[in-house]
Amino acid sequence: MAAAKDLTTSKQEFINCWGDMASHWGVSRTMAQIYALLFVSAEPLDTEQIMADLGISRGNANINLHKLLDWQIIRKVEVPETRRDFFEAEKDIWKLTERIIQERKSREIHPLTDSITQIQQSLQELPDGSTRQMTPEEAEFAQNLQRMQDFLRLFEQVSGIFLGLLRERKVDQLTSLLGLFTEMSGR
Amino acid sequence: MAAAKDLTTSKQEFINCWGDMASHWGVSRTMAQIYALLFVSAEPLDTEQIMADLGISRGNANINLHKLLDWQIIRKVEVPETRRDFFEAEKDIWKLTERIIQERKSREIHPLTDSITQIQQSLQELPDGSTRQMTPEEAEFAQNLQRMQDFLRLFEQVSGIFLGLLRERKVDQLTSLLGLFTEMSGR
DNA sequence: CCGAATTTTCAATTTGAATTGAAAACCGCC
DNA sequence: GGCGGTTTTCAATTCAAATTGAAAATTCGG
Repeated sequence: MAAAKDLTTSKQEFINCWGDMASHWGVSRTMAQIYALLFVSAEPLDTEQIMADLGISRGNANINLHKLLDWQIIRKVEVPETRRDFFEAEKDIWKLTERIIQERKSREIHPLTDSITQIQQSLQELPDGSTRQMTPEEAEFAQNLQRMQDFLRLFEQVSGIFLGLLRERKVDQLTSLLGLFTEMSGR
Repeated sequence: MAAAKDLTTSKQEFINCWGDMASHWGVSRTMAQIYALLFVSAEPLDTEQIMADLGISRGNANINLHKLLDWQIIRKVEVPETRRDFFEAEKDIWKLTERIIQERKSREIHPLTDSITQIQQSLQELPDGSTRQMTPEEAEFAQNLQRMQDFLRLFEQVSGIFLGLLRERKVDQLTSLLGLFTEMSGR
């Protein structure tokens, strides 16, 4: 909230807009703002600087810097002449995308498929391990669960391919393939 | 919170797991739970039923039912013999996906590109409309913004194609194209 | 037009997540 | 070992968003 002394208005706007968007995607505002701040900064910043620019507490800065490190979308950099930690953002948007997809897959998609698998099992097995009879309604539920699993598996496949292309820097190849897609879907 | 009288444990688990996931994606728990409840129900349910099964208040149920209607992932259905509204979920996961992508695009991606466009303009224009000189650092910032716009535009393109395929029920075509992708990326 | 059934609204409250700030731990260096 | 400088921790607090519940509005059959 507290205004940064030396950030231009444009940068401030960017930081805010990034923060707003984050809250719609279940990411804490501060985490997004720190990323945005580092993204718009030409030089790496230390904790003091970040606290001042964003008007946040030390604890808050520390926690969210760690989350961002965890996600591997910012990194620590050594700065001679000082003992402090400095941070810089991953500015390559393709790498950023890769990291975000990767993290969300392992944090949210995988637990989901795991839970569904477990529910599927408990639907068809008794606690002792023998199979049980489902009611027709349960059977329909089981079928819907399976459809969801199939979908998630396909998503896994798509994102795997996509990540592969990103990782190998085949972005231009990707875009040209998209052209192909466009052809084939007749648009 | 309050236990449903007649929901099986599996269904309860599913509803919870859906609710948990939602909170990681910036969607309210209740909204997701109502969707999940309708998804696992063979028959449409009325507000009373939903309140009872989920242990939530009338106001809460009402608001979230409307959000879901807004997203077009549930619908009202007429039930003879009664004046009440009954609701059923969109159970086709492909349509569900289409709706979610569509909604998130217009609610979150478009506002983001709009904001960035505006920031880009304010970077290069003076309030009176004449162009202004950027510092080298601003120029770099402007370049990064442009990269982000390009990315968002590509995302727009990809999701457009994807939605087109989904809408035309060309899911099998989609999966076979994915096979092609896999070939080409050599995995 | 009335009244029962149903839905909608909204000010007040609750809840859970984010944030603070100060104390504790850490870390290299003299 | 002890002393700045720095990071980490965590109980207490704040804050925004979700939720409640009762009152008001709506809708419809008679």
